[in-house]
Amino acid sequence: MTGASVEKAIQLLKEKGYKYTDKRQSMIELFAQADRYLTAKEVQKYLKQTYPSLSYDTIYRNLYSFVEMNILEETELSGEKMFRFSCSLDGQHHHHHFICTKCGMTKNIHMCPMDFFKEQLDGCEIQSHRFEIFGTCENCLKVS
Amino acid sequence: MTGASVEKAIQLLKEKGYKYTDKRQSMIELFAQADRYLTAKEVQKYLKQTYPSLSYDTIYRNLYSFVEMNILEETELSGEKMFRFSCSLDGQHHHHHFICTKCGMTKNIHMCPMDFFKEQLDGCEIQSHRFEIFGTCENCLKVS
DNA sequence: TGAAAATTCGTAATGATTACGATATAATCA
DNA sequence: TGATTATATCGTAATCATTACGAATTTTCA
Repeated sequence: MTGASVEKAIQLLKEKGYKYTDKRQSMIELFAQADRYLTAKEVQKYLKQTYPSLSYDTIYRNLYSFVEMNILEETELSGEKMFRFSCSLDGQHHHHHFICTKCGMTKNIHMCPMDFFKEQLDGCEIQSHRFEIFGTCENCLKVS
Repeated sequence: MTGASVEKAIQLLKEKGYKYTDKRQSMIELFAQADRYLTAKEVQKYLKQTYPSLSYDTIYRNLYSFVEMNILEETELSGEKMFRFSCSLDGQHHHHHFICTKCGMTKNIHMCPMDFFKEQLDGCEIQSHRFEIFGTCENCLKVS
């Protein structure tokens, strides 16, 4: 994830009138560096080193704010919400992910299935779609 | 959902050595009749009329057993697990769903995006995929 | 610097899911 | 049918992610 993406995220934050706090800065940097899906728990684990008293209230509030302003994208895996740096900040166009269930690493899928069958859903109002492939990535396959 | 599907589910149950209890029967019938995604809570709401003391332990244990033996399929929506009668019991081939976020109704999507890009994931071991479209169905659009 | 608004902390509440010992039930077979 | 055994269920408590909220703190900007 490029430094430019971090800049763009911070810019978004300020544009929308959010305050630029040290916790938010650290969270953005963490996600930019990790470049994979993280749980709220992982976020707090990483950041409690710097901020021993970091509250879950702060973490969740900021995670959801970030999703709102398109800095993060969200998914759900076995009952847990997970977040990753939004690919769109990196200038990438809409796409989907292969997600490694061991380490959270993602690969881009260069195709959106929605293009193929909107006509199958006449009469319904489409709100969103979810397309994800789960498995084990090369690295984790080597290790196990 | 056809009566034949219920028969097939019961057959599966017995084949795999599970006991055929009145709670399991009721759960299977409920899902066959509902023909849409239900939460554990909805299951207990419907069945507590017949079994006032039905335990969540029983509900979850059976839901997961049913998924295991392919009687139900599972998804997750805003932090809640949801289950529906497996389409494969109805003799349908692999497909995906449009899911109404208001009532849980589903429509089949006649196309599996997995066919298109397995080659994009050389080196990874694919375990599963999730492809779902969320929105509001015709009926719920009328009501709102 | 000072005031206003937003943010964070500390902690408790919520709600879905899981766990477990005691009891009940279904399946099997003599 | 009755006894036996493994499985299922009940009742209830524990767990865990997420949410909530009043008090204290921090950022922003004039």
